[in-house]
Amino acid sequence: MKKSELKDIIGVEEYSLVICEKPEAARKISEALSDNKYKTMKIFNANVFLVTYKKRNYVLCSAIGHLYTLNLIKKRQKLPRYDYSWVPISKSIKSRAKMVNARIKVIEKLSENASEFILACDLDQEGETIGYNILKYACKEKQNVAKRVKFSTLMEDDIKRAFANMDNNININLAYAGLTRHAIDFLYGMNISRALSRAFMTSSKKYRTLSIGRVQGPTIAYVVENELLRETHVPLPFWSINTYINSIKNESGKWIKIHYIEQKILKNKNAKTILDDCKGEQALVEKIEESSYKINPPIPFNLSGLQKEAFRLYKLNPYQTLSIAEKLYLNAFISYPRTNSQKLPHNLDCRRIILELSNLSEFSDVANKLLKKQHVSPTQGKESDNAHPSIYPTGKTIISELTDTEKKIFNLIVKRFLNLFREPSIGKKRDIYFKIGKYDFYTSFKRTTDQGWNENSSKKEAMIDLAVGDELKIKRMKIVENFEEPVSSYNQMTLVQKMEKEEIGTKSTRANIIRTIIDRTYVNGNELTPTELAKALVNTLKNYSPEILSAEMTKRMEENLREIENNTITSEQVIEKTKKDIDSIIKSIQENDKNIGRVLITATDKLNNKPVTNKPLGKCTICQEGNLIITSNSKNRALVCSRSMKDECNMKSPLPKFGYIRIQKNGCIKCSWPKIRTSYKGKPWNFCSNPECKNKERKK
DNA sequence: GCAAGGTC
Repeated sequence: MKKSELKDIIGVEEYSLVICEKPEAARKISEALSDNKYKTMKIFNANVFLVTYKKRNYVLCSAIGHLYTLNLIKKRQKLPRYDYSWVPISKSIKSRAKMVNARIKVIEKLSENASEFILACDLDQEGETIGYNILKYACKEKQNVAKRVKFSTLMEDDIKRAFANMDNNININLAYAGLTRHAIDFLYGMNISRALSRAFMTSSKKYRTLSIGRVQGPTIAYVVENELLRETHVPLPFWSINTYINSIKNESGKWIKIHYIEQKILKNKNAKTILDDCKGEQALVEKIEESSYKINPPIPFNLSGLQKEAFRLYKLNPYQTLSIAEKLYLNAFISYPRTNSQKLPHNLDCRRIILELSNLSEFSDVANKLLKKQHVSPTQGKESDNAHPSIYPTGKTIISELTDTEKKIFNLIVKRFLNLFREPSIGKKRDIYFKIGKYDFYTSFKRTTDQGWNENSSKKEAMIDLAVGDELKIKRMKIVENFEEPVSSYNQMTLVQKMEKEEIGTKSTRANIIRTIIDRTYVNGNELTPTELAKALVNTLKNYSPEILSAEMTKRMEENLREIENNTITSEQVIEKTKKDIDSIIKSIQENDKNIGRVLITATDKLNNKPVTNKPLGKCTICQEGNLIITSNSKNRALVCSRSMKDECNMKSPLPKFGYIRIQKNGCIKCSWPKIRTSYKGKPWNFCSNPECKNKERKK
């Protein structure tokens, strides 16, 4: 294409080039600036928009997320490798090549004639980075002259305000922070993943992709740690008192269940005493408290809110929900779904959307009721997001093209949206306190008086009419034995929530990263239990690169990035430090590659077999009767004799936090406590479990 | 090949 041809297509001599992060944003900005009177042009199969706003010409083009990625420069063998550069994504991902190349070519062409450059990507670190790379590579070094428009929703007012008050520069330090984040993840991920794969290869002569990274690491570790808790769970017993009394005085009315104030009684003896003491007694009504309660409507969906609800109601995993939400967004049913925000834009025309939604038969009643209100105002949540508002329906209601599952998600979003404007659910509560002998019991009743938004609010439950001083017959009282349950395995939803809580990954990547670790056979599909490979990997990395298994790495990195953003440290300084860390990790992995390889291969051999069940560690070498078991909490673990629970044996010993534990056949020759065999930094290590034993060489 | 982060 020649310059003159491009000029013909665009039709104006002078223009500012506006660079957006995604096609939808370019269109929305064009609409907002031009009162919908913009011109659409197709260049290399990509949409470009021309608008005239306040007598200036703007040509709007868009990326499709990142157009550039990091790449190793040459094929070389030796690790570590630090020779990276930014290249068009097409070079590393073939399937996206055409689309990305087309976008880059369009921007290159348009930048040749542009008199001004304006960055309009999302208002966050990645947005600034995406824009920086486009300005630097596609626009040929315009990152220092480009201007920046800042808006946090794609509403007309916000966009116009942003164009009236644009910054004279992009936030270059924020872009540097973003570039550094990419570099750190790339260098850590590539080098350590490769080092592990090679260690595997030295022992097996077969290639196997082993991966690890700043987010994968802790995520795998959470699954492994959780499983360790489950495997070493000791189901301690506890007791509760199951009590029913008559519901009316001196008559044979319905039975009601009442609760002893202690839900869990830790000693059977105590439960028995209570039962004995209560024999022959009556339940005396001691106190009645009445109160009313209010349940406010729910808050707007952000992505994780939607994922949680879709999982709860339909067992859709977060990845499925995100995929469906993306499709709904691309077909204009809903707003942008990859958002943290729980707030609707303040100037959203909610009434119009409600009116459109009233066309849906399922929601017409609720919508029509809302439309009768004088004004509608939604609830708002706490979370916010600079780049996007919460998820809401756009008002498009032609749902015949949607599959059943897509309809479910769409309906969930519509229902939530409408509920935001409805009245709270109100009810009454009555708490009744009893004395049986000297023991305290209670029960409570709820009754909804105005269900408001909450159609599922508890149906009218009978409020038992009792008065203080009433005495009621005990109909049944017995002791029930229960056992402490182990923690649950993660599923895809709870693992996403764990990642969210620990602040690793992002709304757009968490569900994907879980898929990656499933693909790598680190964790099993539905109930996310770790495979032997994951356990071996985590144990290995604990020795050689513990930081990559911990969310602390992300925290420290983000502190560094903030410093880059504030210009108190340079990107180069941070990357130099990263390289030093990687140097020593790679060195120690290489020095122990045979050991590491052997451990990983042994683990992969077990992948197709049934996982080894918690086999007994052997008889206690002190009392010769109990079994040795490992107990643990989230911080420590210990070797104990099963009889120590009943104080019949005093074998209790702290264990090293990590590593596979084996017990030697014979006890210590000095003190006869069990001897433990484990490995420390890849080397076998034997020691006596007795903390007091003089014949020991314990390590910290 | 390997990461994590955007987006179609």
